[in-house]
Amino acid sequence: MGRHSCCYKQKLRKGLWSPEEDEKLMNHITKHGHGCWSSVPKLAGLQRCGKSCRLRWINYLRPDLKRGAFSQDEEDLIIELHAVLGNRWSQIAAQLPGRTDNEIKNLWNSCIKKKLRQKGIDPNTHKPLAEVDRSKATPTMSTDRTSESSDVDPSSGVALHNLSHLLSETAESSELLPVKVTKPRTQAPGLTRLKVPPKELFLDQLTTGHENLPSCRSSAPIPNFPFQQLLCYNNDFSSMDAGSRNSLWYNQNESSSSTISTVMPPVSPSALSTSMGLNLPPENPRHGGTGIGNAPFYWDGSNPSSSGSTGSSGSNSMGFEPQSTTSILENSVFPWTDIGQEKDTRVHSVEELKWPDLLHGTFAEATTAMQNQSQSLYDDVIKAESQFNMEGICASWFQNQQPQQQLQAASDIIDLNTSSSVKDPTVSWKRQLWPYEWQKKG
DNA sequence: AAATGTTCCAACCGCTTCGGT
DNA sequence: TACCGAAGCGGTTGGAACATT
Repeated sequence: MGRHSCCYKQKLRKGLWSPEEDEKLMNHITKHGHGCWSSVPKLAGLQRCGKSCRLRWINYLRPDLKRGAFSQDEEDLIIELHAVLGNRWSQIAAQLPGRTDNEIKNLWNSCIKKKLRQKGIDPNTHKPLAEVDRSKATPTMSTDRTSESSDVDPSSGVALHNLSHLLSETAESSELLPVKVTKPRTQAPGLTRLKVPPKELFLDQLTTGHENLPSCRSSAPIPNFPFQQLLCYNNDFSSMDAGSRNSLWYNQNESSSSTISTVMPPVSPSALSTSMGLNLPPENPRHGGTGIGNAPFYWDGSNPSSSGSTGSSGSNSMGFEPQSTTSILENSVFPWTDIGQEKDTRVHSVEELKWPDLLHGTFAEATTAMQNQSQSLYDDVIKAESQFNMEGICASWFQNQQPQQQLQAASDIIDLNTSSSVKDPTVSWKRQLWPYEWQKKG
């Protein structure tokens, strides 16, 4: 292999994207979809290779991206997911709606790794550093791809247990393991360079039909992560209030109140990998064997069968019977009943809300109190920046899309066993309410 | 104020996987 | 089943922004 074939062509631009390029790409994809990425640059009038266009779209221009600093909940979730998934950034990103794998990878490498080390935790193995040092002194056979592999240690169950202990301990007595508080930049990244999209662009996209909305495999809604209370970093998990516990979990699908989860019994690592579509061979020393079984797992199958929106059987792919809805609710398993909305309004600062957030909050949830709140918060922004009324268009489109969205969400979950990415190319745009440009350079 | 060091992130590169033929 | 092109993924890097001296 080598360079992508299109990159051999001369006169292809590299490096940072200009606003003009972004606009061209955005306009093109909004109107025509991306189709074959290799043909996008030509059709859009860009001197870029298709691969570059794809990356730009996925990591930057995609309307459903959430920008701004990661919340603590998001960081916690990333750590938990990394403990299970290792450096499978795309799979981790799939559990954090609006975040890209690249973004998460960067966060991990630049920030989270450091924090974990400062807490005495090895970010690669999620074990205490002392323990890792000891094991290095007495090396064992390993089939890790690299010595610096960040993949999960084979004994991740033990590791998680230890990490859980450490984290809960340090949370209470941080002076024992002082954590240097990294100075935040004067403004959150992504905020300093915000540029309001040109009105022409909005108008153009507003008046463009969405029947040809582009697809993006990696941005397709991913089935909700099948674990609820996946890894209990706090030993005393039950002491957490429902809000904080569930705050890590929020629904990707706006219509999720109809989605019923299933609490699953502890399972084996092999079952885990199978169900998650991780393609982890049971003998894989990084994931299989003795590890995860040591940790208490509870499943949130996000089983569409009980949602009423599909006609599938009452048990999930693992053959477990779902708990009753009542018991689940009583156990506060649902993160997205009310908590999600509360969280949204709490977590998002005004500055952090982007067009997609704004539109979701303003138009998509038309009957909620949150809508009123968001509306009042961002009315000024809308009026000042766009100077025209988007509400009707977006609302009507959302109404058109929502039923499909629900069904798709359900079928996506069914597909959980088969793949980490959803193949239906139409899915992603069902979630995308607004073509926009969120240009950081400005 | 300038020089230097550090951090962060967008984008690139190369490999793997997927899907069509 | 093999081949090939496209897409996806994760590691790495260049450089802008920021912090420190």
